[in-house]
Amino acid sequence: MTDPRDPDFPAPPPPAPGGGLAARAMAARPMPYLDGLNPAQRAAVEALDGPVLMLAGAGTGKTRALTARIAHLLVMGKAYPSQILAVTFTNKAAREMKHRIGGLLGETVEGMRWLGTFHAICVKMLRRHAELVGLKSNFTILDTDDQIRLLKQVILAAGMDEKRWPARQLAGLIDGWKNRALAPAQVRGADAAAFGNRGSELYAAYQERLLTLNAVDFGDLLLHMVTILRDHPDVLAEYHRKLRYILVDEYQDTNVAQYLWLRLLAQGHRNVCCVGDDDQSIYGWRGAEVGNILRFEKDFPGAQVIRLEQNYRSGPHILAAASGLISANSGRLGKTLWTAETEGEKVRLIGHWDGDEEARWIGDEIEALARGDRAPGRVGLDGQAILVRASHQMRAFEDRFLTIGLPYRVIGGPRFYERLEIRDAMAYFRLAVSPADDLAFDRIYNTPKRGLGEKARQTIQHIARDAGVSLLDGAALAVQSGAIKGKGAAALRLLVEQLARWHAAVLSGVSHIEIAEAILDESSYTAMWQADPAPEAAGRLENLKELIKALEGFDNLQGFLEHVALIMDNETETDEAKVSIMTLHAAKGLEFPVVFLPGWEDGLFPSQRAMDESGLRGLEEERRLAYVGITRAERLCTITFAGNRRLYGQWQSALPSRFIDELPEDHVEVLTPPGLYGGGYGAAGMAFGRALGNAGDSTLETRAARADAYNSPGWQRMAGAAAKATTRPLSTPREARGLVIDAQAAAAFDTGARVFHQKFGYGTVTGAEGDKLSIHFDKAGDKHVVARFLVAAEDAGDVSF
DNA sequence: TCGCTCTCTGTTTTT
DNA sequence: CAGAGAGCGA
Repeated sequence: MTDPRDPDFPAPPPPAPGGGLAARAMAARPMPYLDGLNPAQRAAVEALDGPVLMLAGAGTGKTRALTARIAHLLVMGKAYPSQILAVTFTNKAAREMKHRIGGLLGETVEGMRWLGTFHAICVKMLRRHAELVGLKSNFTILDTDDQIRLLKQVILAAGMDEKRWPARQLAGLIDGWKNRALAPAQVRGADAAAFGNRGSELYAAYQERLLTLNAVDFGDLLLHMVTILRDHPDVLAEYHRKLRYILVDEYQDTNVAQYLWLRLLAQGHRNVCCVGDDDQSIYGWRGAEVGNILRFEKDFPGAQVIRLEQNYRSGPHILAAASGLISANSGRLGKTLWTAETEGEKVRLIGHWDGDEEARWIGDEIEALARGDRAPGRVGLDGQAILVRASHQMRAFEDRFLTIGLPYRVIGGPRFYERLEIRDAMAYFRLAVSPADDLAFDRIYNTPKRGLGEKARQTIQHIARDAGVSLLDGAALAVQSGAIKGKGAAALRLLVEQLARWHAAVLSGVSHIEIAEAILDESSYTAMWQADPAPEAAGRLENLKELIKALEGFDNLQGFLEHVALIMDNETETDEAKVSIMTLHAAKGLEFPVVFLPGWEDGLFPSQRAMDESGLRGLEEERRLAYVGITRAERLCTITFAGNRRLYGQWQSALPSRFIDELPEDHVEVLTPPGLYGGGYGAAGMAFGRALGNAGDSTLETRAARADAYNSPGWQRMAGAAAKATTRPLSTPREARGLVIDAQAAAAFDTGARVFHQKFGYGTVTGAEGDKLSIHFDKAGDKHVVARFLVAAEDAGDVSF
């Protein structure tokens, strides 16, 4: 690290502050990036020295200010590119930043080698100091899948039943501890009691295994670096000297480990600029601490706090609706977003009978907007997005859009590098690069099928452990010694030989693309999928081709594997205009002219589970999520809810989200669908009062019902409970009410009665079973329907369906 | 060892 | 309901 030619720190010593170089730089270089900045943005760009907290509301030009600030640092001669540490959470954000700095300066900035995600930067650092935590610098990075497999082994080795003690749960605990920068010995209190009192013991065993494998998981990247910086002042001092300016994006999302890491690095020169928005903190459930941003001023006394409050994205009603909603949260740093825009659409609100109808209506609206038949004017499919709370909500839209032929794209679905075939192929590549990668060997030794089962696996493992060698070497020994016999032995011998050959090829510098192709071909992996008659096999072969194509962007397999371990995004090819469907979480940082926010029902959004597990804190995070959703919209935002939804195969009814009541009325336009609010639908119908426009009279009942929902156990448990309700006393008021309504409703119809159903139309009652009625519908045929969803046919007239 | 059937369990997700 | 994983029979 002291080598002046160190590629990580290529710059000559820093320029004299304020002196000749800076002056010359200023004279010589224009600062076009300052043009058009508003006063707050400009202040944020120019306050280069000392701690700065930039509170940047949604759509206030945060990225612009951040990138301009970096450009300014460079132009002012404050630092060379290599002396700026700029941290983001996602690779996408890092890429965008790099790209935009280049744009501002009119040249590509090559030297910014400390611009990247927390994880990518930590990898780079950790490779330099790996030995300080007992690793070698070529350690491998395990993804979640590897992590789970390893934990399973650890649990098994501890003599625990992996069924009762699922590895996933332990992974969650360990991740949580690592997020909080806790080493096994520091796990205390309730945490220590977790996992049958053996949580920290297993955590320790897992860490042990990781070191033996020369591997780290994602959490370790931060944890190890915090340990190193904390325990080795010389290393820390080096970074203090070299990294003169620190910038952090999305500061509200940092967890404790990231916070400690930053604080250690920043405490030298205190030139740290954190950018964030406490109102957009939506990752508390995975360890983010809003507290980090809330106490910035305490951590860095004398910090300048700069608020970016002018919003350039959304129309005035959208902004006002979002602001009104978020004002229900407590403990905010407080910002007042405003916009120069005066014209714009109100936020639209509409309720639907069920999830299918919601999907149908949104599909129609999207088409209408694409035709130009709606208020803000024509908006193409690319400009429209549906943001859902939970991914299972996507299904209704996909089904609907497939039937009407509306092109859509799901963002954040199964990622390319997480696919089975890609992971298999990657395991082969990993073994070719590092023959001692036991996890990779474990994955592919019998893929494609080589006639090696559990028994062979154990044999290899024992031999390897006894000899103290890798699984691959153990396999070689097993074949030699005849410990594995029969057709499996021949196949295993071949595999061992092949891997040796591929490894030699890697070492001798054969083109990595050739090697990769040879591996997939000679291992018969490709052949395996070619022979597979399953419909998805073709797609998998396509993916493998794409994998090979992706290799072209790299110099060698090592570089590629390194990249993939940290970068799990899939840039989807996009030529055709499509509607985007994604979760609210995935939408953070994006914007669309038109946004649909479906599923605003209590229990779904806000999520019952978030409230059960985290109480008021959980509710507030849900509210921030709602805020993020609304503020994604530029011109039109539509919120919808459904009275009934199918969840795990069962119909559930729900109340409209409490967030709906929190929207300021003046900025909301209620679209009342014909016929839905005739009343008499029980719980769902009652709470639609607000949407009907008769606010006030229903609020008491609505509030009481909400209180039930808030206090009741989790909604999925309730699904089960409702199913068993006939044999068990009713426990929750909500559950009881639903059944009472059903029972009353069922009793209200006699056999032969004419009824009307929102979806199936007119029909005749043919029988009753408990709370359900058998109906012969004139058009839809025979169905079993919960009585509450029916209206007597003669009443249907008033309701104008 | 393979493949079928049964049982269970279902937010949000980046790296 | 639907996907994953375990368990059992061939």
